Amino acid sequence: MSKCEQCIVRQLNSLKTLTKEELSHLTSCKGDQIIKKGEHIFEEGEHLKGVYCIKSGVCKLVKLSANGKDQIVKLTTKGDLLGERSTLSNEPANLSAVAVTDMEVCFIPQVEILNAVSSNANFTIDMFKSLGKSIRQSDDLLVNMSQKTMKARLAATLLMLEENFGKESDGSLSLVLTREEVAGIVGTATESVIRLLSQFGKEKIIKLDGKHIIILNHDMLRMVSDGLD
Amino acid sequence: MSKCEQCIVRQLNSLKTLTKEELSHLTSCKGDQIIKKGEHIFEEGEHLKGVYCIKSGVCKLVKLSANGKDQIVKLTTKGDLLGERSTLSNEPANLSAVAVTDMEVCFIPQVEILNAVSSNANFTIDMFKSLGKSIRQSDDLLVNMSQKTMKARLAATLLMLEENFGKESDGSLSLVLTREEVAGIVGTATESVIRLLSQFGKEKIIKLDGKHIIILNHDMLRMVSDGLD
DNA sequence: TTACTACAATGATAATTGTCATGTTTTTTT
DNA sequence: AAAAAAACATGACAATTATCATTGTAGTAA
Repeated sequence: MSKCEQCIVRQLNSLKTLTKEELSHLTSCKGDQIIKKGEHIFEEGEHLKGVYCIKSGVCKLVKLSANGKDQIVKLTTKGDLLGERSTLSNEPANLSAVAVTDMEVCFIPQVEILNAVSSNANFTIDMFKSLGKSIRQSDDLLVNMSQKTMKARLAATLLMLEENFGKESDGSLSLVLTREEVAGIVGTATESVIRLLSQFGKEKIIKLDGKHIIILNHDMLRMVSDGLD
Repeated sequence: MSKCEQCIVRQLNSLKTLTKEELSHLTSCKGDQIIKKGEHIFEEGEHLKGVYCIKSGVCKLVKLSANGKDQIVKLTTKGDLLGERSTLSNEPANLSAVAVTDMEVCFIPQVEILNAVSSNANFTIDMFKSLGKSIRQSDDLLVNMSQKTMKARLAATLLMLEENFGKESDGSLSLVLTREEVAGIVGTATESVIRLLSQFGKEKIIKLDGKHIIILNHDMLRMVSDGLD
């Protein structure tokens, strides 16, 4: 069982505000878990008993829409906390969390979070900031999804994937998603994603090598993302 | 200057958790404002100096998208607090707040909110719940906007307007919006809204009387909203 | 009243996107 | 390695939505 005091991941989230004493206590009550690609961490409607701190891997937060398709609302990775909202407001999960790659996570019981809130003002403030960031991101994404064409949304998604998850030495996006998953982010049919990616490929904006995508012309992709093409 | 202790609006938001002492202090430092229809309360990017508690009227929270169109992210009304996120996380406003009708609001300085957070655990918990609700609503809206057709989005919007703002004695939606504003909620062109509303009218799902809209067939509208028509 | 302005409505047309069908390639399983 | 399953790709067509142009209508100011 790894020690929280020595965990660098915590520097990336609100847990960085905890004192040495709080951290050593946390070490004794947290739980480590390995989640395999495709497995659920929790499901929409489930009552969470705490938060999950992601040590490695990528997770998608999805919601089933009325038409039966999965919408990917958010992608989270190393350092992110899952279930903050549910744990702090004591409400059931609104989204399902599914591993996109194999993951290592630490589970932190709700009572520990609530104790930290009541005894550590810095933690509370950081939680406000964290929830605030979620709201801002959701609102921004909402505007993009509402106003942009599918082509612009896809372009924005590709840029986001490179920005948030980086690229390999050959320049290809590190996070490899299926076309169906990309469609789940963009909110369109899988065929439309395939067609638009091919189109970007023909226009030399990206290079397609199987599932690997290399962004060739970032400026052009940004133009497309802003509807200026 | 009205007294917070006697204000029933505060029961509708986190201010309900404040003690008598905190309330009487709040009375002395809050500011009352009248905002005329069309006026801005604050604008995107502005640094807010506190939160606004809506005593009456309706406000739209909008964001200008890359294509130059205004997206209405949220409508708020009596009892809602504006600027919570910015005030708690000390960041600039992400959205502009514009009065849709004449409004009465109370301004509460940031320091009062931060003091309440540090001294009143109930207030903190309620703020977490309030921010949590915002996140949930944004995520739900995102799924709807991403996955639904314009027709379904418009149907959902009409149902939301009746649900959140009620109807007049003749059954028409109490909140009267221009077609352009509705388009700003749905995220489409004004002409598309006009056309779809006419279509709903021909199908006897709604009745159009100038700017007044009466929902005739709620079940059908819900079907349309779920894409089951 | 008249003129002006904002809002609403509709047609015509082009562009976008969804759906269904079909075939290929890649990956996984046996 | 063979078989099965999943993912990718493309064509054809229908449906949806955007855009531009024009006209009508209601409210407001001169």
